[in-house]
Amino acid sequence: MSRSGADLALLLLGGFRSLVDTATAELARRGYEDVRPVHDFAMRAIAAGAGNASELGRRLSVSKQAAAKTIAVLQERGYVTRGTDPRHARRMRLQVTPLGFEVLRTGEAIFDELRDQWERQIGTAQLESLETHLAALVGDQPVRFDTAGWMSRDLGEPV
Amino acid sequence: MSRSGADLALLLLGGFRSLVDTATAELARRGYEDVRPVHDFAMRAIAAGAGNASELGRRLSVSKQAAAKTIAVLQERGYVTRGTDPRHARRMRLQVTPLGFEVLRTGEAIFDELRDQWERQIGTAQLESLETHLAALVGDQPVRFDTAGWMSRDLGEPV
DNA sequence: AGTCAATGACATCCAGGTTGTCCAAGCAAG
DNA sequence: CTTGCTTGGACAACCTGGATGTCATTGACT
Repeated sequence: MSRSGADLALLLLGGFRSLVDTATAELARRGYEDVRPVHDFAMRAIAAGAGNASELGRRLSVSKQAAAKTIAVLQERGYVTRGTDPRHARRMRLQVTPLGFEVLRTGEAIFDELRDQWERQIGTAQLESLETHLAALVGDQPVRFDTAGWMSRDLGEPV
Repeated sequence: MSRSGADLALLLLGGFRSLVDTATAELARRGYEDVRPVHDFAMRAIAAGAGNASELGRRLSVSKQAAAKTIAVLQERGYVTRGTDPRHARRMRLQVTPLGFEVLRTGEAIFDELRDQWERQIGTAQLESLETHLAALVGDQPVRFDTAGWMSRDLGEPV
């Protein structure tokens, strides 16, 4: 039975959502209730060197204003701090706090557990080939995170 | 090189976005400029039998109010009509218009072309195994479409 | 000094979504 | 026949992650 192109897209979305939704839920269960995927990705980018709002925006393919908003909530929640760059008075110097790193580590652990689960379901070789082929198809273009809304609310049955 | 669980999620998202973004852009190029993925999916559900707002909401895992909003724009754009059920005065009877079906067909064609392209890139057997395994992993749980925002705006470089 | 580019702040708008409240129909049961 | 439950729909207020547009500051380069 050959699947349509649209089905393929749905499959990819379904896989992504399945991973991310359960990861978010699990993160909440472990005590980080207010972390959304977008926060995780943003922290990751900051930890990887995005030191200011504009740069973060660039890495996430998002406007600097949007990045600034995310930074604001991250800071409010205590996951990042924004000292000032001593050399450039006006520029922030973002840093992930220990608490932030805690979230990052926990998130990674959860994702890895989920991956392991998948691996047990279809086999090591299969999962690896899936990843390899997908990587070949997607290339290394940056993933856009302009995903307003759906990454932000908690799940649960809608009315 | 073994990939982390988070990378896997990113890969899936990347694949989905790659398909959907180019499909949307191509749809616009062919004259349907105001169609967003969410509209396509909603029309698909309506064509498949979702005859009223509540039902549509259920199929998309979205509140009936949200479904009603989508229906409103679909109707305004002329893609669906909402006659009244003769037996249940208050209930809508949604129908996809010929124009709507045109969009659906075009969309399908585009998605299939993209799938073909992928098939040429990694091979028929590879793509099929990718789909099979992914389907096994995702199962047949409905995909949630509560994706406010990111499916809606047109692409283009952010400031 | 004078211009230019870039950071970030502020304010306004948008698109999907969520609640919550309310009304109108049907339907079942007393 | 009335009472009450359930379901579809409308309306309103609000949220979130985005986009724009404008502006002041600042550092760099001429």
